[in-house]
Amino acid sequence: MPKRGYHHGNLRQALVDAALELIADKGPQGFTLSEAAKRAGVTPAAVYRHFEGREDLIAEIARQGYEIFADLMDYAFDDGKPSAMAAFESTGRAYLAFARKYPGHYVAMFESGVSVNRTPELATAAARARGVLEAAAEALSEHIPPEKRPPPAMFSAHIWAMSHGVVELYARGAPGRQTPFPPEDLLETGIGIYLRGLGLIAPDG
Amino acid sequence: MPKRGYHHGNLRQALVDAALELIADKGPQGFTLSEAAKRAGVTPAAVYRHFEGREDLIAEIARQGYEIFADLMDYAFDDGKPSAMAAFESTGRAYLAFARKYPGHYVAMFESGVSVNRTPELATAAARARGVLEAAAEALSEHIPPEKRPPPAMFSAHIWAMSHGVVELYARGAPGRQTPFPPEDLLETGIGIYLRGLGLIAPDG
DNA sequence: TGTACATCAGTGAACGCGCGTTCACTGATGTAC
DNA sequence: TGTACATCAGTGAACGCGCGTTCACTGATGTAC
Repeated sequence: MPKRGYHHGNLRQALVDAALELIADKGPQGFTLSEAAKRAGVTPAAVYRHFEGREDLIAEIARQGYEIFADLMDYAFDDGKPSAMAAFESTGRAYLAFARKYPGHYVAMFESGVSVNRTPELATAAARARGVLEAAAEALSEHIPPEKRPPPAMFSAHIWAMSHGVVELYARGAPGRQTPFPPEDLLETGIGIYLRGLGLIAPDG
Repeated sequence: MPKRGYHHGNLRQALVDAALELIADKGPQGFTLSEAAKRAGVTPAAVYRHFEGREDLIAEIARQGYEIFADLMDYAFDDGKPSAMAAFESTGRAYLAFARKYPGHYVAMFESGVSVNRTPELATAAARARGVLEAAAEALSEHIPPEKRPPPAMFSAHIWAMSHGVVELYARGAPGRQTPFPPEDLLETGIGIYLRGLGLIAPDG
C-alpha cells in the first residue's frame, strides 16, 4: 500500500477518516474542509477531486454511519433471541453504544443538519437502518396481546425516540445535565417499563 | 417608549429578540452576532455594551427559554389534575408545543452547544425546569404500586428523554425522517404505554 | 430654571483570521503500439 | 522492452467574504448645585 508520493492512493476514505476525528474531537461544528484536508496531508483543493464540497463529505460520513448503525442494530436484535424483550433491550443498548463508539458518525447523522435526502446513497442507507428497526418491531409484535398491539412502525419509533433522547440529553457532552443515573441504566429501565406497558411479560418477574 | 435616537432604550432585549428570529429562520448555526446587531438597528460593536460576546448572548436566550419552559411545564401538569396520567400526558404535549412555538429558545437550550453551566443565571433556570419535572414525577409517584415504583427522578428522565427524542427525530426539520404518525400522536401513545408499564391504569380503559 | 459635568450607550473604522471554493498548472500513472 | 501519449490526482496561489472583536471617539442623558 504505497502511501507516499504524489498520488495518495485512497484519499477519499482518508478524508472521511480525518473528518471523523475532527468531529469527534471538536464537536459538531468543529469541522472544516481545510483542516480535514490538512490532516490527510493534502491541499484543500484536492478535496474537490473526490467530493462536491463540504456538505457532500458530511453526507458520505453519515452514509457510512447508517450502514454501521444498521449492522449493529441487526446484530443486537439477533432475530429476537433469546426472548423478544431481551432482544429489544439489547437493541436499545446498542443504540447507546453506537453513539459512544462512533461519535463522529453519530453527529454527522443526527446533529449536522444534513438532510437524509442529500444524496440518494445516504437516503438508501438511512432507509435500511429504519427497516432493520421496523423489522425488529414486527417480530416483537407477535408477542403482544392483539388488543393492545399498536402498529409496529409506531413502537419502533417510540423505542428509537427514547433511545435518542437518552443519548442526547444524558450521554453526549451536555455538561451539567446529569441525572444520578448512568445513561445505560436509564435506557434499560425506560425500555423495560415501556415494553411492560405493551403487555410483554418480563422473563424474570 | 422612545425607540428613536442615539440611545436605543432596551437594546439588550432587542438583541435577544433579533437573535431568536435568526435562529428560528436559519437553523441552529444561522446566527451571527453581526446580523443580530444589524436587525436590531445597531452596530456590531454595540453588542459588547450588553453581552460579553456571542456565547453570552446565546446563554441569555437559553436562560429565557428555560424560564418559559418551566412555566409551561408547571402549568401543563396543573398539580396532577384531573388525573395523574392525564396530567403527565399533558406535560409531554407541552414539551412538543414548546419546541414548536419557541424554536429559537429550543435551539439555544438544546442544540447550540452552550453548556448549561455557562452562566450562574442559566444554571439556575435550567435547574428550576428540572425541578418542575421532578416534582411532577414525585406527585405521580404516589399513584404507582410501591413494588414497581422507580425513583421519581428516573421516570421524569424517561419522560423527558422520550419527549426530546420525538421532537428531535420527528418534529424538527429533519426532512425525510418521517413516520406515518404525527409527532403529537407518537408522543401521546408513547407516554401512555410507558405509564401503563409503570402500573398506572388509564382512566378510559 | 439653568448650567457644568460625569456617565453611559452608541458609532465607525479597522484588525486579523480562516473559511470554502476556483483556477491554471504539473507531476505521476497507466496503456497502446 | 521501450516510447508516446492520454488520463488523472494532486499543487499552490489567489479570491472574496463575513466573522468576532478592539479601539478611540462622540453624542445623549441624567444629576448636582
